[in-house]
Amino acid sequence: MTGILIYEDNNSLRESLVSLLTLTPDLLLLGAFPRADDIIQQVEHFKPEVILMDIDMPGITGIEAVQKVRTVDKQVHIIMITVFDDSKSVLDAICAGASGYLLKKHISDRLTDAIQQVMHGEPPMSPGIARMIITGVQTMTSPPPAANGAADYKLSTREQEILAHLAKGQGLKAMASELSISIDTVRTHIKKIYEKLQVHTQTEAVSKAINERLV
Amino acid sequence: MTGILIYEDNNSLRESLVSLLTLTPDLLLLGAFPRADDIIQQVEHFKPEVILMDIDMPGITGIEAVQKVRTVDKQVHIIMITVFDDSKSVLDAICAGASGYLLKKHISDRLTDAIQQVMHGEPPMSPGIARMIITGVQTMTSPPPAANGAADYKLSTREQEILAHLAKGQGLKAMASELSISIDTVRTHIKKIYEKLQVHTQTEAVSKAINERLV
DNA sequence: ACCGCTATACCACGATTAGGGTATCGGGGC
DNA sequence: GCCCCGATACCCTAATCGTGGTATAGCGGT
Repeated sequence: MTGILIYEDNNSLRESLVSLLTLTPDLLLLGAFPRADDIIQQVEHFKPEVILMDIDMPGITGIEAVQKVRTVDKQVHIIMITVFDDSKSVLDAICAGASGYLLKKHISDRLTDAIQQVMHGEPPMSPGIARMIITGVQTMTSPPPAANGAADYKLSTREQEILAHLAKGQGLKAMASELSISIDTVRTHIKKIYEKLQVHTQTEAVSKAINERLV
Repeated sequence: MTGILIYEDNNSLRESLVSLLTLTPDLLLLGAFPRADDIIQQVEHFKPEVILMDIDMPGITGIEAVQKVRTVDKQVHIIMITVFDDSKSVLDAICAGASGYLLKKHISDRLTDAIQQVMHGEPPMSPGIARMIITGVQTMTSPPPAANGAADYKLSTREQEILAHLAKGQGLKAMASELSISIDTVRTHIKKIYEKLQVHTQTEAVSKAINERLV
């Protein structure tokens, strides 16, 4: 028997899900709630195998609920049941720890299949969702190369080195002894770095250096 | 007609693919190569709609080939055709820009479907691949939260806010006016932040804040 | 040989920061 | 009501940093 919890604020849809699951053999409906605020306690109490989760609910969102659940239970399969088919919602849900993503319009003909699927380790997804995940991953991983194309501050090797030490949080004095040069030399290098990065303090330089991946 | 290029070093498999595609109506086989070293020129010359790509080839790998193609053509659909079903290969391929991922053992019964699918914008995948992508994304995005599990500096809301401004490279003065509080108050907050983070300078604090994702 | 650039080094002044106190006020918990 | 804590604020001193100017040595290119 597969234990199931439902989180869905729309009363009629929730009741439909309840009926559907109650009528299906091998599935055991453990509970159905209109909001997920106490989901951690509920999961710990009912120990479900599968959770059906709406995204838009009063109180905490389904995405946040998924994150919460994952802090206490990494095994339970979570299937999102939602009307949102934009790539941001999908990505957020997957990153939060959802195992599958079903649009409400596909529930009636796919829900029981989806539960079987997820129990066999296969993520159930409405058509189009896989594409969103893939393009999402691709745009997530490709921007870094794209982002540094704009900036090239032409720092000398020594200047990069100094900047790296700065970014580790070292002060001028510590750097000077570590690099075996005078404080004033470090200072001179830093002046040039400031010029090139167009900043005026260590903090700004470090911030820029880390955020633009110069180190 | 859907134009197709094939990259596959195994001669018999490549010939099988050629036969299969030649026999299928609506598909136009443009070329089949045992290695992908000149893929950029070939793609620019043949302008295919779909590329079938092996991963393990002499010369450059299929993954590298995908990256190369994506530098000149973001439209073409690339389906990986490989024996590798480990999550690293799958993730690498997807991140490089692949549109689908078929294991060789599923080719005979799924290839033509897969090509139809990819032309309709739906990524074709062997069973289990979707799961690898999802768990891959999750472990890619969750380690950051997992990494700070060791550290919890219990900064107050205001302190986090101050730290965020610091990390943007703002000096105390700028912060004070922006937050409409006295410089000395900012200073007081910063003292507490230093205590909690165990640092002694702005630069160290910013470095730690960014690297440990406190901002 | 000359020029440009980098790395090195020093000095001095003013601005900023770090570290040490101390104090008021408001909210939450006992 | 009292106490603790977070947020606010001020003072002082010493250390550090930001900025300007100056200078020498080495290296690669013309």
